[in-house]
Amino acid sequence: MGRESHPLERTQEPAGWQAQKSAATRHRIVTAAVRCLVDLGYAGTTTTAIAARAGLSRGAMLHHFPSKIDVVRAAVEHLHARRLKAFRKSLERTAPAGGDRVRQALDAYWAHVRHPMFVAFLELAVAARTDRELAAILLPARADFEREWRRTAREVFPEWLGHEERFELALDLSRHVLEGLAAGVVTQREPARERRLLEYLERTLHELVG
Amino acid sequence: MGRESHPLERTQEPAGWQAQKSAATRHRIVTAAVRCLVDLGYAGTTTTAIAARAGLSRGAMLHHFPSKIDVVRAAVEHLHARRLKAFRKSLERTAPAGGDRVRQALDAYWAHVRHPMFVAFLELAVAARTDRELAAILLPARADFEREWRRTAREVFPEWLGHEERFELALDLSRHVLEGLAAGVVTQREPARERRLLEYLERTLHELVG
DNA sequence: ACGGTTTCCGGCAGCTTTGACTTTTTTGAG
DNA sequence: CTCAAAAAAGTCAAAGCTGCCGGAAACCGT
Repeated sequence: MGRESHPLERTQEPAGWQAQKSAATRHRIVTAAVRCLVDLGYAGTTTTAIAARAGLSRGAMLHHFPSKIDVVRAAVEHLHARRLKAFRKSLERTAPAGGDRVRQALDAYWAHVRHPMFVAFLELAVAARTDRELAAILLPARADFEREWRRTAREVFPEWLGHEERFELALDLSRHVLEGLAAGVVTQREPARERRLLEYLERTLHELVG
Repeated sequence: MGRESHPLERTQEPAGWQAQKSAATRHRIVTAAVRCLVDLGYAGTTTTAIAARAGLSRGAMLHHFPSKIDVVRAAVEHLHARRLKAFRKSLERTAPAGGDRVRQALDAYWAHVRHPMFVAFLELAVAARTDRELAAILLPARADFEREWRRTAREVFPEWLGHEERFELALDLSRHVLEGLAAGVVTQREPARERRLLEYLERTLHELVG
């Protein structure tokens, strides 16, 4: 490849091409796994399907991740990291505007739970109920997300610091309504009713503030 | 067979012991399938596992249900029929007392979503997202349940007939909060927070009534 | 340019599940 | 009692998934 003739240009690269390529491949595999969860469900997320979506042979994949559970573990961590980052970003983007922060936070989480990543998380959460190994991986990641989520919420709404109980209540209420709505476990997409419920939730939260 | 020689006398009886036994066996298989859903998840609900829980050989089971999907179909119908019946019964039992009907209805549905049957339903609902055949079976059953559920709610709260919009809102809010809480997709069993949210929901519903 | 390492590929054995088959036991009518 | 049908059980091949191995190709330091 003739890489050695340009010794200075690698200052940015993380320890040479090989390691970089390896990291890129691992990333391809992990994102492919998440896509599998969304498209095929946890049961349909086989090593074959993941490798195919990653554009790799199965053998190559098992070189980077010796076992299927290793891929799942990496996917869970990647998923939660991205989930948290995406939520934070969308929240920080709207918060400093100084407008209706309740509405903005609500919209941010509403957008979040409608993202494919949340679908992937749902698949994992349901599968983990009857899969101890997966549960052992998912529970810590979930606890982290929960903690960080609350911390972020407290940062955005510092004025609720004195009303701990009402704040918790507002958080729980919002999460269950939004996530239940997004999960679509109940209703099958009736925009009118969705809107009505979301608007009501917003009003209720405003009342809880006052 | 030979049943055609007595066309009139078998109106009540299930056509002799054989047919009765057959029906009992089918029932054993169906309930075993539901138990499998709860214990092993949809992916783990194999014909082998069902047959084992039903105390039958796999061959015998495939005599009653030629294919796995037939068992699933029967299980879905059985599950929704029982789900609806159980909810109606618990609701009717408390309604005529004349006490706090909101509280009673809330308790009834809260008990309902904590029943193993709801877990089985969750497994089916999630699996149906990526399984067209299952979705084709589950969607009609779900629509039926939804319709009947609302009809029953209207019967119990006739005074809300004039406030259609607020009534729908109250129903949607209750369902998402209770089902979200029961699904445990979010929080992992914190009784204190659960109680707080439930009590708040009750107060909110009372406000919606007035 | 060369040897060792890393990455990638194809194939293999073992296991599970499914659906179809054949055989045995039970049941009910003549 | 005999016999045909239903119920139950056991057997089988095909398909899919997992994990592992040997070998090919690309890469890096020397």
